[in-house]
Amino acid sequence: MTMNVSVQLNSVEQRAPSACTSATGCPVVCAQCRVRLFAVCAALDDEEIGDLERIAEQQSFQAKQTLFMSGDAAAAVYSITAGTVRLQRDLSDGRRQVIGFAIPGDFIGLAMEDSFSFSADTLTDVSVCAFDRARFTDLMSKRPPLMGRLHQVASHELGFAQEHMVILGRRRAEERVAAFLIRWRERLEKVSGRSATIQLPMGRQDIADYLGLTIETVSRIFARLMRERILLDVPQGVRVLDDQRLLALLPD
Amino acid sequence: MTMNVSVQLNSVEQRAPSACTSATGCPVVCAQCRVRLFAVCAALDDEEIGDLERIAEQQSFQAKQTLFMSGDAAAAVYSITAGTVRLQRDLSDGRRQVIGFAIPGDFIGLAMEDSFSFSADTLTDVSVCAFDRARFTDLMSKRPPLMGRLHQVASHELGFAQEHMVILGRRRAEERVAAFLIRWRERLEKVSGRSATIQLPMGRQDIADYLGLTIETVSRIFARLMRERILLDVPQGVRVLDDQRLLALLPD
DNA sequence: CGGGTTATTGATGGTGTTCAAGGGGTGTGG
DNA sequence: CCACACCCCTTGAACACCATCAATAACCCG
Repeated sequence: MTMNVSVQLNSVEQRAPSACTSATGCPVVCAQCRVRLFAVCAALDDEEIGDLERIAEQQSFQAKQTLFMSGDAAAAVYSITAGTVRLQRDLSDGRRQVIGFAIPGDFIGLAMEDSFSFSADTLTDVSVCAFDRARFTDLMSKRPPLMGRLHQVASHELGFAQEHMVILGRRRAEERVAAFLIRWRERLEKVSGRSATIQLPMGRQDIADYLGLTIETVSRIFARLMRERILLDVPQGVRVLDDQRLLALLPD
Repeated sequence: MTMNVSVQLNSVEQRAPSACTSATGCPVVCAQCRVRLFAVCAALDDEEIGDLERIAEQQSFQAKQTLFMSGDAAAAVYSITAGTVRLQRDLSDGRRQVIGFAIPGDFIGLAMEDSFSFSADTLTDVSVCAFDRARFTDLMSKRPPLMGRLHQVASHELGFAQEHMVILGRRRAEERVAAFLIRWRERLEKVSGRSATIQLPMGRQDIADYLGLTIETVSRIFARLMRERILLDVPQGVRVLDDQRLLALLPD
């Protein structure tokens, strides 16, 4: 793991002479944000963006850090600008369900009461826009378009969650892995554009806990897909060799 | 099945002399609606309710009818005022995932694009407030509190969906059934108040498809819970004999 | 090179599925 | 009123998929 506190891929270029070099707490310049066009801030006018900018705080995290734990008071909500965050719920006996992986453009804190019902950990170095929750809620009520946009995002997430229920409830192991790869690739495309190789910042265990399987089952299925020349093992991910057969694994 | 087109438990008492006796298309009087206090209309002021009322249309359905099918153009959204609706996604090979059961106060059409991604069928006789989607969307943008309320509902649904992911992904069969009973009871309480007996308008197959199990497994687990005097079989549902042991089945 | 973590692969086993048969309720028609 | 069909549910037996257990391999930094 690299040890420099790199503010990689951030939405902020230090314009003010008072450069902020700490890992957290930098001011935000939305105009230059790379997720501006598809994050929660999309489709907001300059005035609204200005309001958001004023309560936003740029924060950076290294890989394998914790944004918050289940049960923590929900003091802030987050818009991811770089990296991947794993959201999970833990049962008391050690079982774990990964609720999702948040990537640039994603918003964390939609389904939140006063405290978080899941934990969030970084899989890679991560940059976020953090918003004080009280102020964000306040702004939402004053700025209907922001509310509207957030509702859009929440509705989309709900649909995504429902599709995942089908995967968890009614699909076999191989279908789950195929569905994961296809859906993950679709999401990456929105951030980085189409690519034959699928970056996988999460480990096998994370995929297993996301799909309701064991790490061994996931590993075996990856191995089979590679043996059958559907996938090719590449560093930090997989390359899709045969799109047709990958999609064919997933009846709908 | 009773054959009279009964407008049972509706939010509308016919005040106007022009009584509407058809099964669908009656005007709406929200002031007398029994779900007024917890449905999407909750926490709206009289003016907003008036707006809603104007675009609402009371509709009634008998049991085992279809509100809409997956793929249908999403012409309307619905607020349930009586009865139970089953939401499901069907795979091409016959597998089925029940996404949820909608009861009075619930809103259908949150996670919707231009077409529905799931089907909705009535399990009992059902009454709904139907809203033309275009008009509803329009009203939402004009009435921020309505938008806010809808976002509240969507957020809550998202949290509920995430919890269901844990159930589907990481819980054993008995835990799933226990979780279903506990969560279903909680929801019924908000409508009808606390009761030792849990009404179950859905069949075993529906529960199985909701929990990602087979009907046989669900049946066996119900049988076991009754043999162990945790549940008692009653018509149209179950009675909880031992709350403690039911809750103890569900580690968290 | 060495220690720890993560992934792979094989052997065995269990939970839940599948297949099969029968029970119980309800509505219908003789 | 009973016979019958139909649907849903229940129960038993065999099986399959995936989990578990175990050992080894690959990897990554130290």
